[in-house]
Amino acid sequence: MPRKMKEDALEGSYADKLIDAAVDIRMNPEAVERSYMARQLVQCTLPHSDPGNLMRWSRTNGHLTLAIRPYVDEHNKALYPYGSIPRLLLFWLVTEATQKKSRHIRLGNSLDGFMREIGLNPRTGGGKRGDAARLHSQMERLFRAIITFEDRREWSKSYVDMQIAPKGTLWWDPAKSHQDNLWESWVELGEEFFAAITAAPVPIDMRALRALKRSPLALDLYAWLTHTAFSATRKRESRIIPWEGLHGQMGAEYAQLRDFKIKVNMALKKIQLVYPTLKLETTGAALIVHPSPTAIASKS
DNA sequence: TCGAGAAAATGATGCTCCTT
DNA sequence: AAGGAGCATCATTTTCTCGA
Repeated sequence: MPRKMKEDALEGSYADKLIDAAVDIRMNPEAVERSYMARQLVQCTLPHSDPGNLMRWSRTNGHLTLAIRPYVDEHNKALYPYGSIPRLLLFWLVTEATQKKSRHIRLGNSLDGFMREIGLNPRTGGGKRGDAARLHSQMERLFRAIITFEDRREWSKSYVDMQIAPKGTLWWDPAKSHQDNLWESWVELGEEFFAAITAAPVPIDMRALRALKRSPLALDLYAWLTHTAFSATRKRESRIIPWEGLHGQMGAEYAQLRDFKIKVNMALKKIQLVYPTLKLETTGAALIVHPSPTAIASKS
């Protein structure tokens, strides 16, 4: 095998898994593993990597701003949720809240099972870099962060400050992680957060998430595209999104807009594999989303 | 600005060793 | 002996830098 084409996003061993998922999604569209994401969280997204010791982190999309005040530990260190794990957690939380219609969320019967449900791999070893350790840390970072949605208009500003899960019990005894019933972890979603996420959930396919979970950017884009394509279809007109807007909304850490464009284009190739009906077009100035059949058939 | 590419960070994998 | 935690290492993604 010649080792060329590093620039081709669809080369390499990771591509095999992506293609497996793509084939499954094309061949078995009815086997959709329905999951949901909240509209506000689709329009503004979490950090990709650790923002460090900042007081506040934010992203803006037009008049809508998502700001995060991190959970601060006993050493005054700011702990932000970042990367793909909190995204997977959010997809799962929104799905549970939407389906069970309850603020009280049980995190499955065992740690192993829970990890599998949100799309992680419990057999990924221990250590600092294993999924279990990272999940533990990101759960606390996510649940205890203060999230603010701000809607700023010319003469008004409406806002809601909320903690995702102000109450909860998280069991973390690795020795008992595989035993059912001994793992009684639960969280109670904040009233405002629950209201926000269940008001307008966007349906997505969990299989696609698992295939894209290496890249926070691809996860964000997938959820956003699903929502945008749906809205384009409903209004029967294409949505044109300038790169600048998309950049502020989901990639503000990319210091260079051009870096962002390149990465988005690579991510789009992957997303089109797992979302075959999506109709897109890119130009030098903008990304154009045409009305497309949704990835997920509507329930009703 | 643009392209190339290195560096740093995150994510995945597979092995060893320890506990049970 | 089985299974999981810890570790080393590899792969991919994200961020930064440099020179035209």
